[in-house]
Amino acid sequence: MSGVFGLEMENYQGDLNDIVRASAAQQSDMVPWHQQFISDPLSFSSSAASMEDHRVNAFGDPFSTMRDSLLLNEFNGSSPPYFSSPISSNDHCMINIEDSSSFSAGGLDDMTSPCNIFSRIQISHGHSSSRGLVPPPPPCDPPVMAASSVTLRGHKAPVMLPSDMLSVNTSRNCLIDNTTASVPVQISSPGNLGIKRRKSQAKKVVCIPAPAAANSRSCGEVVPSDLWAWRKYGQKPIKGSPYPRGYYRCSSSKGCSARKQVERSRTDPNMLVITYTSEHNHPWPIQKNVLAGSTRSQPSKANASSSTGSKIGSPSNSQPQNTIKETNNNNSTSTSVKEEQEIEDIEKHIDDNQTYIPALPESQQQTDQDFFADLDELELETAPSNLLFKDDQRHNENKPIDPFALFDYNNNSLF
DNA sequence: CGTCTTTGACCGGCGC
DNA sequence: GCGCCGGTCAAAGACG
Repeated sequence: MSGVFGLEMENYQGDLNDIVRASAAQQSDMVPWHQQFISDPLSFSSSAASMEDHRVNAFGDPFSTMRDSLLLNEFNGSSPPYFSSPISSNDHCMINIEDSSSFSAGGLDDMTSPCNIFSRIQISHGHSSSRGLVPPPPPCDPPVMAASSVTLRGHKAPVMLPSDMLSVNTSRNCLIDNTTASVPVQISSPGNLGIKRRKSQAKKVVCIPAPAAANSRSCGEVVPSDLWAWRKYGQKPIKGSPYPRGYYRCSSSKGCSARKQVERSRTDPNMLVITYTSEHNHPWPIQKNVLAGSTRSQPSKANASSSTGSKIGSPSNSQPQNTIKETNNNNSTSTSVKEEQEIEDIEKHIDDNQTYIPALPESQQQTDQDFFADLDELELETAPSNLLFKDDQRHNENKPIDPFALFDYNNNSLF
């Protein structure tokens, strides 16, 4: 199963049932999907994400090697391990979002019928090849990301999606699993995941696939992680679910109230549900392990025992990122400067209502040209209030930088 | 030494 | 009021 969805509830006060209901009835409260999709994306070191692994972990931490991701630095040149899969570059999907404002809330399980959330999303599948569960990619297999351009408010912006994450049963207007071409992705479910009604607080619910493929660690590469550092502070078995829920808080900055919960979908263990609570009260750390006093790196014993893996989002996970960053920044341009330039570049293209296609090395351009050749244009008819790349940063200067806006477009990376 | 994860205990919201 | 359950706390041990 694969698929990624950003699902968000602002001022969310209820359980996932509420999310589903809200998605249908409270679109005005929704935050554009791309915001939450990119605001705190996740990735996983896949070793612990497989079914087998999480079963091995039993009631341990099935998310122990999970990491937040989709972050710029991670894609600096090297092969980002997230979402990597042996999928042909011909495999990609496009998303037509008629109304992104509806792209907001959702649960995760039991989406067996055209869901409310995505019922308005049209996805054209550039190349649909039915395949079984994705086998682990060869070590260091370069990831294939599906690229899409999304027009938001008349502006086009590139949206990169892992090619194995989304596909669509267009006849049903419903996202389906790319690997099981006829099975709808489980997104939301009224009546499960008994998140109890608690204090009023904003939550984001993100449902993402738990990659089954081996990650880059298998070839010795460091698994990149989030800029945010997450520290696990609890784990609880959830009634009705065979999988425990992990509780994490942001350790990137002291006093940051940002938290997230991670659990597997009870109906599809390959799907992970991440619920974000509260906002980070600090800027995106340029140095990801700002606070990290720990010198822990990828646990050596995790290599010996891939099932348990490393700890989630710990600064130790972040530390290797710096290594990656440094490694990939062979040029003299600092990352921050580059990012700013790229942001400007993106904004310029957005202003011009053009699809921004990141510059790629020639060697990769060929591949990517082929890759993009099949892409259908993605148009977002109506737009959310916030514009991808652009508005977020200008309107929320004090808020964490939009990760997408920081993606390194110049380093052999689609992101 | 500092930070991490683990895990049992505790707290508080909610339904009956 | 009571019990259930989710969410958080904090002590203990692990790690580099």
